[in-house]
Amino acid sequence: MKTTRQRAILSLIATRPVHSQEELAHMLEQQGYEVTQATVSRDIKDLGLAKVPLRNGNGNGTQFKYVEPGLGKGYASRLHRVIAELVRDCRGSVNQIVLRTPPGSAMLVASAIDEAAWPEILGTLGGDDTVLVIIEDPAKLPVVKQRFEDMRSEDPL
Amino acid sequence: MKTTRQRAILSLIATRPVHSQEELAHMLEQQGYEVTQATVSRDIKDLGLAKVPLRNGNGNGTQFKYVEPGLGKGYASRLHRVIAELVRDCRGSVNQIVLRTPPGSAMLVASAIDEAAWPEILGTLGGDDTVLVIIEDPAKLPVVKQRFEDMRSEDPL
DNA sequence: ACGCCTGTTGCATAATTATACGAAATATGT
DNA sequence: ACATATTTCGTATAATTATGCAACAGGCGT
Repeated sequence: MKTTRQRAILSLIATRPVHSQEELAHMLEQQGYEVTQATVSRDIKDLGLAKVPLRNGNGNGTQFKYVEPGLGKGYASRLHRVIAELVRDCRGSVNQIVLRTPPGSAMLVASAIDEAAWPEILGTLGGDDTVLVIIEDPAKLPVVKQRFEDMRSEDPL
Repeated sequence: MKTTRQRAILSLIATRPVHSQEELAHMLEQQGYEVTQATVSRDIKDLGLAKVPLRNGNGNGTQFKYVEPGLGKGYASRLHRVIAELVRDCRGSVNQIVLRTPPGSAMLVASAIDEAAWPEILGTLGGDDTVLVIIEDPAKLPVVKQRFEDMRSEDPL
């Protein structure tokens, strides 16, 4: 069904950077939607998604990603914006990730994470300048941590 | 010069919808900048411009345009962004303005206001979910309050 | 001046994205 | 049910966009 697939697209681009329509088609395939790049192109048009260049920390080889316009700048979600702006450091151990923020903003970051409701995350605790994120399964920690790192480093221009 | 040309690009896309990089190159040519599509592509990357599909009400033949993400609906400054995102309410009396925020983010808002260093503002106090802004002259309060309100009304989320 | 570095650009082409068209599916009316 | 629109989608291809590379330009220290 077109509409459910398009919902899946919105969900995908909100959680990780999607660099091309082919990539998106493959991701959808892994979720059971068999579609071609042509269909993805049409979906993107329907959804009004914007393609924005990424400031990729390293050198050349620019990449892009698709975002929902209307979210300020090119952030894919409110969580993305909050993390890109406020998280200074990100470390993890066993099933815990500790995020450091400027003084006073930890609770804000924690609530943004809660709001996003990632299934791998059991919950968060926000102090003054520290957020503790509890991961359900220690094996999932690297994935979640990587996603945080991505949001931090793949800031739109 | 690259920077002046890029300024011209920003001005062009703000004025009329630009549907392709070739078209943009031609427009620039008419203003005296002789550039190829390749250069335009690089300028667009530098400027972080997003390519968004136009909902062309009528028939098929979709078109696109380039936009400055964040600036159309977006934020002129860090303070703008913070206020748009975090300030839930804004009231004032005599020479004081009270801003209400989500729990835990008041200090963040207060420090953003401090950082902006508006001359009319004597100082701020940030608690948990409340910021107190002290205005120098009660007569200036409506002006400052209006500026907060303006920033608040442009929240894109 | 000379060499060296950094940045900008055009050319040609690779990579990506959009679309015309026909087929299959789905809806709509009779 | 049947015929007729309308929608959706894949294929192939056109259109658009990005980039490797070489050339050139300016800055800077020697």
